[in-house]
Amino acid sequence: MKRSSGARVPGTEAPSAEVQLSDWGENEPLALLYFGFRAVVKKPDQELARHGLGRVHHRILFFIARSPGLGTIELLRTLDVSKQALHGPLRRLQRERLVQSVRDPDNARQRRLTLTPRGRALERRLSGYQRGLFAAAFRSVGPADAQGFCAVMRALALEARS
Amino acid sequence: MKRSSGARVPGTEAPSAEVQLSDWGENEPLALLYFGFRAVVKKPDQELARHGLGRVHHRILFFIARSPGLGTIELLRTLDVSKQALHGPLRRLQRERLVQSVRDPDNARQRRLTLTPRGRALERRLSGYQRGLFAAAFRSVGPADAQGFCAVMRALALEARS
DNA sequence: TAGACAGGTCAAGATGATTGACCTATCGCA
DNA sequence: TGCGATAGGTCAATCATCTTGACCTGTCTA
Repeated sequence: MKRSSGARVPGTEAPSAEVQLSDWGENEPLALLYFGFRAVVKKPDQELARHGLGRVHHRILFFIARSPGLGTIELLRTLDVSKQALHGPLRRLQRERLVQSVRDPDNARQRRLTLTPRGRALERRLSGYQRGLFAAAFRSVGPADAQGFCAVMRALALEARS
Repeated sequence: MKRSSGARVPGTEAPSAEVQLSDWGENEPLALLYFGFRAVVKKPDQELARHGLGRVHHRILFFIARSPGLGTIELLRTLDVSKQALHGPLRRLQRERLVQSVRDPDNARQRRLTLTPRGRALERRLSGYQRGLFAAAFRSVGPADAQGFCAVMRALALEARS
């Protein structure tokens, strides 16, 4: 996440250059998705790096926060990662008392993942950056465009399922 | 990019589950961005994996294709990566005759990066998946929503600059 | 009671990013 | 003419992570 000393130009930090955001023709949506996505994950990534964590950790916190009590298998299917790939980050979050895993009393082989107060606070802060960015963007373009954004993203996500 | 044997459920390959795409409240845009982005990079990632390449390689090809003749420094600023992080992937693309680097006759310290015919073909195929996905999504939601999507993404990208 | 299910873990190898240091040319300008 | 900034290229150590693949425990349920 950090720039190298050799890469950073004298100027300041991360100027992100003067990348144009128009006239890409039919490739414009691709470029916009890339730059937009990068903009959204930028602040959380910086914050995570200060804790020595990565984007995966945020995603785990995010989805547990959205559906408290979900199981490990559900989580790894949602994230579309392997059990082994989830194992490390998830164990780490548990060691750092950000995530809690308790047995389901009704189905003892089920593990219910929840956030601890500390985990909730971190997730709130991380996703808060992103919600703030979206809120500002939505304000600046108006509700119709905001609806359009959601419609397109939903269509993209659904289409790839077919 | 591949699923592990231990992770894959008997069913088939990558069911991607039945992740709901609504009722996330104010977090819905975040979830949609995540799922949408993942959907868009999925096919290119699979294709890249067959060549032993990664997403970075596609991005390099993409931006060189959009602005043929751009220099190394411009490229790494556009991608917002360190010189060292760009070095490996870029050198590999050159070794595989997908990218060409020629000296600028007017400014000999400048390198002009261009795609070879093979590089152009690969970039076309990779980005083609994505353009196709967007085209279908735009068709299904209509031009107004498509405009909205672009407006929001542009706003997000611009806002993060401030 | 057998088999499927949820969960957890280990180990090896590959990959890639990161920091940090160094090197060559070349160009612009004082 | 010579110095500093620019553009580019590379090496090396470290660290984190993913991958494949194997193995293990309980717990349900038909």
